[in-house]
Amino acid sequence: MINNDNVTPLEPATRTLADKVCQQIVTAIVKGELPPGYKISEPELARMYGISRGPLREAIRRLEGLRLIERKPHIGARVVKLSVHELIEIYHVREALEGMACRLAAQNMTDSEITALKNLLDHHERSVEEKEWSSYFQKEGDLDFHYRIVQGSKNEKLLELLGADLYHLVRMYRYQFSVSSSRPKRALKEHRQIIDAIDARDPELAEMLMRRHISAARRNIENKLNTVTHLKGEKNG
Amino acid sequence: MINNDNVTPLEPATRTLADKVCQQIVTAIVKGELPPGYKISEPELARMYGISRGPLREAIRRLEGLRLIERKPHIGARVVKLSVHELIEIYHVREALEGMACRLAAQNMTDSEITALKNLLDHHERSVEEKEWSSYFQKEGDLDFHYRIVQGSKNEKLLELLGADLYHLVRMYRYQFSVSSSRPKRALKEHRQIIDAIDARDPELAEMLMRRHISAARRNIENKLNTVTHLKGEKNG
DNA sequence: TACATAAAAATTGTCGACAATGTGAAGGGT
DNA sequence: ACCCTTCACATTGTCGACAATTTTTATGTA
Repeated sequence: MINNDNVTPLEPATRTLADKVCQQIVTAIVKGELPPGYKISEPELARMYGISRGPLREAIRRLEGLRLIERKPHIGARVVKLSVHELIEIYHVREALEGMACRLAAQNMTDSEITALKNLLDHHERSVEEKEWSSYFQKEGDLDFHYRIVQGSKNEKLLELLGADLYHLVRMYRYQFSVSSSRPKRALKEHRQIIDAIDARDPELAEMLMRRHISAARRNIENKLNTVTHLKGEKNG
Repeated sequence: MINNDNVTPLEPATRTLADKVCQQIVTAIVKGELPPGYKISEPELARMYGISRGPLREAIRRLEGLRLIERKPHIGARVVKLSVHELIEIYHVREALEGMACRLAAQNMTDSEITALKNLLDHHERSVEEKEWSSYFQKEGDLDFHYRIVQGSKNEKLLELLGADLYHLVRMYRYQFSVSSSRPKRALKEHRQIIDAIDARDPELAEMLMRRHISAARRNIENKLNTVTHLKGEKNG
């Protein structure tokens, strides 16, 4: 089906303990099992995953690089705390990077990749009608589309930055806040426009549409935020 | 009363061995003391820096996140090998990220920051005439300008991605290939245009000028590359 | 000589123990 | 009661040793 987990190409068997535990912790953090702000106790985590502190500390250093945890020397590591302000920042970064990815995809994506992506959108459209929507699309399906375009850019650095560094955080936000695109039909329509521009090999248009698509999502969040803060008064976290 | 300005630089005393060695290795890699492709021997490096393998391995995991080394389980870590193709990719990423940074800087940079940046350009201009040029400007001064604009964007994520992940690689390329902007006066003029657009609080123009500035540098490299490969014939590494 | 196999050496991965630092509670002084 | 000092505890940081895996070397055969 759509389950392409080519994100991590290394087989579990050949991987090291630190690598495996690292990925497990990533998943745990993204799904909220390790809640934001949670103090990471090395003895506790080591016991929990059945390893010693050595590999665990290596994993922590890797997680620090992924910006999923923050570490202070001699004090400890905590799961990053989510703020809407940070989410807005990430959307600005995504607008820039995915805009460029879309431009490059219009130049470098193969015809078969474009066809496959169109089929994916057809599948999404059917999912809407069959009400599988909210559980799947909002959490993973949307990122599926974006991820494939980044792949289509054929730019490894873009793929690394977006795939490894940013999408984990985006997924984390969605799981925790249930961010809910809240404009699913509109989003799907915009996705179609984007793939059409790529199909037409029009880099400028493709980039512009992707940037509008992402900045619209950002403004959507900003508006919600403004409404909330207006009602509640300013709340500082 | 306690006015500790622990803004960026953590005191060496309070930092951990892995952190210190990590930064040392970053410098060593950037300056080419650890050459590209160099096989990182844990016992050797540990002896060299006078630490045991534990902290060193943590540092290696961090370096892996910075994409300055590549690691294969049970085989070892090597300093990343530089390819012009990768450099081109990085320039595409920089065009996207720094374009956005410039747009945001036009909105968020303070007047005093703008004044300071203008003074920096004046200093650069004098450096040209005094021939301090090639040693300083090409290596660090140019990045100084770009870094300040990213700071002016007031977007922490942009600062992290560019400052921590990409600029190390860019500096690495400059040290190794002596990339030499090869169009210093032109670059300085473009820098002035950019800061003027920021001063005029014109986000669209600021972004466009920054993107043109970076894509011009990229095309400059691409042309050199094409010339070389034409002369030498295609060489695969 | 060339090649496959197997032992040996070196390197990476993992673990438990010890040292250094931070945290919190108990106790004494004002 | 409040605050400061001191001491014990818990956590993080570091180290050396052992296990697992890879690379090199040595050896025998076609």
